[in-house]
Amino acid sequence: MRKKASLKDIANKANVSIALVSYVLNGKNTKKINVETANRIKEIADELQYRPNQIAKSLKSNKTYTIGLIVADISNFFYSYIAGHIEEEANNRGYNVLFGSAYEDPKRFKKLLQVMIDRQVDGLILAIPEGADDCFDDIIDSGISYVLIDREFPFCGSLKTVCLDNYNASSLVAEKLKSLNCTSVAGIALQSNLYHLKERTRGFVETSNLFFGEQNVQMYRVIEDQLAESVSTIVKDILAQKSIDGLCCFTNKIAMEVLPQLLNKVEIPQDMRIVCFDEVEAFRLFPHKLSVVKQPLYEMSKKAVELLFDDSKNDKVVHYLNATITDMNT
Amino acid sequence: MRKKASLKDIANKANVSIALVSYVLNGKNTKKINVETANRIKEIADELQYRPNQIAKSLKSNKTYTIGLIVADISNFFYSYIAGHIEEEANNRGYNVLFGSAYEDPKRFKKLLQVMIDRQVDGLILAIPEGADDCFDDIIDSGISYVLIDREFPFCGSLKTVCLDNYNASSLVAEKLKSLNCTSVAGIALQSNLYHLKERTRGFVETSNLFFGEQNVQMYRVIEDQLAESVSTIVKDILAQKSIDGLCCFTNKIAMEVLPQLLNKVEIPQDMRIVCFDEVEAFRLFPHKLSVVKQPLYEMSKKAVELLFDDSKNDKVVHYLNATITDMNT
DNA sequence: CTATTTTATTTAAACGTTTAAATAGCTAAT
DNA sequence: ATTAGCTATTTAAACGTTTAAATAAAATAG
Repeated sequence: MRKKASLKDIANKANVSIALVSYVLNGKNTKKINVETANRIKEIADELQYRPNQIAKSLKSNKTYTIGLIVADISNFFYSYIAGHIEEEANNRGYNVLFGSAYEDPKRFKKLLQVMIDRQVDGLILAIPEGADDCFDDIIDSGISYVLIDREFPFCGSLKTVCLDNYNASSLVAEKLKSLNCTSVAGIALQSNLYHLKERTRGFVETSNLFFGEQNVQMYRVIEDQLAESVSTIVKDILAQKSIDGLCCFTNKIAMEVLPQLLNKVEIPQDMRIVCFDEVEAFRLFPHKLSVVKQPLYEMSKKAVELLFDDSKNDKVVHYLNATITDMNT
Repeated sequence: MRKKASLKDIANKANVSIALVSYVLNGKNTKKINVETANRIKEIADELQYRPNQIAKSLKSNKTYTIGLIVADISNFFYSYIAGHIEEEANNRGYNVLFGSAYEDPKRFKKLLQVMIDRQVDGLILAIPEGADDCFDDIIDSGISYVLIDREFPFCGSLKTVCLDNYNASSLVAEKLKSLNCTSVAGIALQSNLYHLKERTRGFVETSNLFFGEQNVQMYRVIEDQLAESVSTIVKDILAQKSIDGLCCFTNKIAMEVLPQLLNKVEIPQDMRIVCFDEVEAFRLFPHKLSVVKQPLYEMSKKAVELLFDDSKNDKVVHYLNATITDMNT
């Protein structure tokens, strides 16, 4: 382990001032600096394997070249995919990612947020869990620019956001089920106050009502921390009804509970058509045809970083992305 | 947005020196400081909502309270789960995680590593992709302590590592297949020079040879960037052989290709028993019984952080964890 | 031959902390 | 009355940069 060389070390060895070394290595004042001196300094810097101290730079410049990313739950494929792409996009711009997963816990989210603010990240990309929407004052107060991802909070003033057009996506689901000749449909969604999830169900219900008639549209809600049990009850209920021939799972977590429970209980796709939100690789193991609502995750990640670096004064943009529905396991 | 208050601001307002403010807010020299002055300073600090500048602190202390985590591929459930837990463990110790995903690209890995070293992370946790094992000089040179996770590199001197006992895990697989009354087994593994993967196949082959006889043990290799095609060929070959009644998929990625291709082609588990490495949620959607090799991911993450903070001079420990095999979809 | 400009380099302050050492104003001991 | 010993606080240097401003030396102009 070698001691890190500083500008001072180089300056000493080259018998010049620290400032001159700084100028040379940063390529500033170049026309004024003696070429030979410059070369000598560069050589010595190489020799000592100089690498600038980023912390000192940050202190001076007030820039950390770090962006903070807090996702709602990294163990969810959705977010791990996004995290990877945001990291990549950020890297491409010379930024690094300080990372946190809130696991849907608003307290944990707020703690993470405070840490990132304290760390003086240059920007924040946030997927905010339910119950943490009182964080905006802190963020705004910090002066750090930020972009919301996946989840929008219109009642907090439609802040810079990149997310799916959930209403529209769900309308597509209803259309899809209609086109598959369903006559009676059901949806299983999370009991949640998150706006984007509400929009999802609203889009489904409103559009389905048009297509199938209100009496042929049912929404079920499950409580997150009793997923398995509530899904079990719901699935039984749905199957008992016989008439339901179209089913939408509104999150991938729900699908992961629902799908196994449908196995061998109903003929898919003959007697029941299934659509699930969030294409996940896992669905490939499901032995029946199903349709998935595919979110453009790469675009979403890319756009989030773009918006973050976009300095236009317009900090109240919601950027909606469109879902596509594709068939799997055909 | 309020300007961040510094010690100086507090000192000015309280008419004391910066040093005194620092002492008070850090609770140092407490017995020597006038209680009233201290209280006044604390009040003013509160009022100005003082938060220490971590960057300045880092510059002084040479500590960033950041650990760098580079995983081989964040979109793999295995690593996203680990990433979450490492982040949590680190947070518990007052550390934050600077995050990177190398996507199995050694160049990208090395770039990320350099960035983290430049950022002066206090520690590194690394899952190193194939072809990047020439990174150790740089790391050692940097003097940053580090822990390898998931993948061991014994030919680089058995550095601090937390990983599965892969040989043993694979022996268990062979045992499992034996106990399920298989008579002829096959394994599908990645064509790779990574030691842990080699150990995996070695354990399987050696133990299977004992149980089933060499002529009843076959290993197939797939090339990572032609996964789908090569798996397709292999699966056809295996099915054509008729005799093979036990199959092991040596990574979850392989399983995700193999399993769909087996659907409806063979009676599972009657005619073919399947064991897959890395329990992933996805397997729940597979409509047949199968066994999975479960890695203790939480323990692994926790242990990695522990080892990182463990200052014992022993930097050549390989900490092996044991796999368990469980049945799914019974 | 002084004055001005140009070239090359240095000085010094600043970013926000920490902390050893110095100091100043007391009180108590000799 | 001097010294020593407290108590409470300040000074100043340091961490490694950046950069405006100062300076010194050399070159050019008048």
